[in-house]
Formats: sequence, structure tokens, C-alpha cells
Amino acid sequence: MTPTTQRSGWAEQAARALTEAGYRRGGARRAILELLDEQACALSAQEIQRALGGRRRAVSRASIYRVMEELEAIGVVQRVELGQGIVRYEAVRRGPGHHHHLVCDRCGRLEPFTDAGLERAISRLSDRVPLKVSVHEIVIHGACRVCAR
Amino acid sequence: MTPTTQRSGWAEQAARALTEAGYRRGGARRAILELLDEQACALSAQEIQRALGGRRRAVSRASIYRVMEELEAIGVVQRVELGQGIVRYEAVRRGPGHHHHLVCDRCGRLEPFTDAGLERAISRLSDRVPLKVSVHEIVIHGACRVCAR
DNA sequence: GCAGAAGACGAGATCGAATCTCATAAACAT
DNA sequence: ATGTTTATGAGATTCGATCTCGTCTTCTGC
Repeated sequence: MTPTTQRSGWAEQAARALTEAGYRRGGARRAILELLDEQACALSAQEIQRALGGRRRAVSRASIYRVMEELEAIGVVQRVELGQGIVRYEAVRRGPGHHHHLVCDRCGRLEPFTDAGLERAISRLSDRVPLKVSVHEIVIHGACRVCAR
Repeated sequence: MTPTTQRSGWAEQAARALTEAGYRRGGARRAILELLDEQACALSAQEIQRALGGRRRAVSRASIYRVMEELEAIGVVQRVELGQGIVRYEAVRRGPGHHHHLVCDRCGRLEPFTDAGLERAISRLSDRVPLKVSVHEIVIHGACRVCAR
């Protein structure tokens, strides 16, 4: 097949997790997993549908939402909402690949960032909180260089 | 009037900011400001409409969304999206009152929290980021004590 | 292999939060 | 007061997300 991704085999892990959870194989799921594995940042359902329709295999909206729900349920995908009223999805990765988001509220530009200090603070916090923590999400809003001028 | 709030005069500050930005006074705005000032945590448009309809002065959906947009534009209100696909709004406060959110993904329970370490990390980060930062938002997802059992 | 059962998928209907339109009511300046 | 501008509300509209249900595919047992 294609060499697909530089970053480990997230898609393979996810596929395995699906199997273990009792799901069968399917073309839509496979296409979606491969696409998500290639992304550096979060995609909306619409973006996913377009990307898959262009190259690869077309997938219906219904399948996208359904598969995303399954992937989120088994913990390999995270929904993120970055302030434009639409839901985005991205692969959950540990270590490298794990990131958060900078959003330009004027042009909508989206950029990932990482920060060790922040992760440390969150990790410490996670133990003190009245919640069995699954994932966290940090969004920094502002004006990007172009828009701030 | 009512003693309204323990925490400074957020509503008054916001009203002043509106005036300075060239807006006139209006019943809907006033009611919304007072309601937001009393809240410990974020409210959805629907929750705002219900709360205002119950006591106080009924306000239309159109006005709620319009006023929220204005308040966000002048920086006194922040939109937050906590993962249920609906937008919530809350007063932007500095120091006490400033908080982030714990969300139970099973029952939807929403709880505010604060953490000095986190704020320090974010503040340091803000200087290094290619963005003129306005606000930040941290959401921790998990299962609350009741749901996790 | 092959047939049957169970699950995966897609097309289109449906839902509902958010937005838009436009007529009317309030606020402000003079 | 009076005219002008802005604020507000009722209802239509948009569009992302969800649901329905018939068809296609995968898997299991023979």
C-alpha cells in the first residue's frame, strides 16, 4: 500500500481498536482512518467529506458522523470545537503529535502548537480534579499576524 | 435595584464599554448584562432566553444572539464551546471569577475550576505565540464522579 | 466456496441551533 | 415635542448534525 504516515501507525492502532470493540471492516472506516492519520490538525466533517471525495473513496455524510462517533467512543479520535460553531475531529496521539490550537478569530486560520509547561500543569491538575479525565483541549484565541497587522 | 453581584460591577463595566463603543441603551441588553453578571458559569442562548423569560424581562432569540455578538466584539463576553455542539457565553473576568471548565461527557455536567499553575503556563506561552492573544479556553473532558462510579 | 445473518453504508428526510429580514418600538439629539 | 437613528421581536431561512431505512458488504457456519 501507500507509505501513508511518518508518525507511527495511528490508523493501524485505531483499526485494531475497532476490531477489538467488535466492529467489522468497512471501506468508509478505512478511508477515514487513513485520511485522519495524515492530518497535522483537526478537520471538520465537511472537510473530511471533500478530501475523501476528491481522491480516494467518496464517503457519505452519514458515515462520517457515524464513524466519528464510534472512533470517539473508543477513544482514538477527539472532537474539538474551536469557536466557529462547527465540530472538528482529530486523531488522539500521545507524545509527539499531541497538540493544541491557536485560532485567529478574524480569518479563521487554525494552527497547532505544543507546550511542555502547559502539559505539565495539566497533568498535575488532572489528579486533583473531581473527574476521571479522558482528554483535554486548550484553545487560544486572538488575531494572527496577517489580521492583527 | 437588586444588590446584583458580589463580584465588582461587571455589568456596569460592560454597559460603559457598550456606550463607549457607540451603542445606545436598550432593555434587552440591560437584562442580558444583569443575568450574565450573576452567573458562575457559562450559559447557552437557550438557557439565557429561559432565564430571562421566567423572571425579569423576556428577550427574543434574535436579540440574544445579536447582543452576544456585540458583547463579544467589545471583549466583555467570551463564547465557549464545551463539546456538546452548542455555544455558551460567559462574562470575561480578570482575576477572581476567571475560570475554565470541566465537562462530564456522559451526563453533560459542567463545572468551573481555576488553577494558578495553568494560568502561569498560559501567560508565559502567550508571549511566544504568533498571535495577538485575546482570550484562552481550557476544557477538560472526562467522567464525573457520579457517571464514572 | 456458498448461503444466511449481522453489520456497514448511503441517499434523503428531519431536526434544531444560529442567522437573517424586515416591520415596529425605543432612545437620543436638537 | 419631533425627526432620525438605533434597538428589538416575530418569523423565515440556513446549514451543520442526526435519523431512517433500504441496499450492499463482511463475516460465520456449513
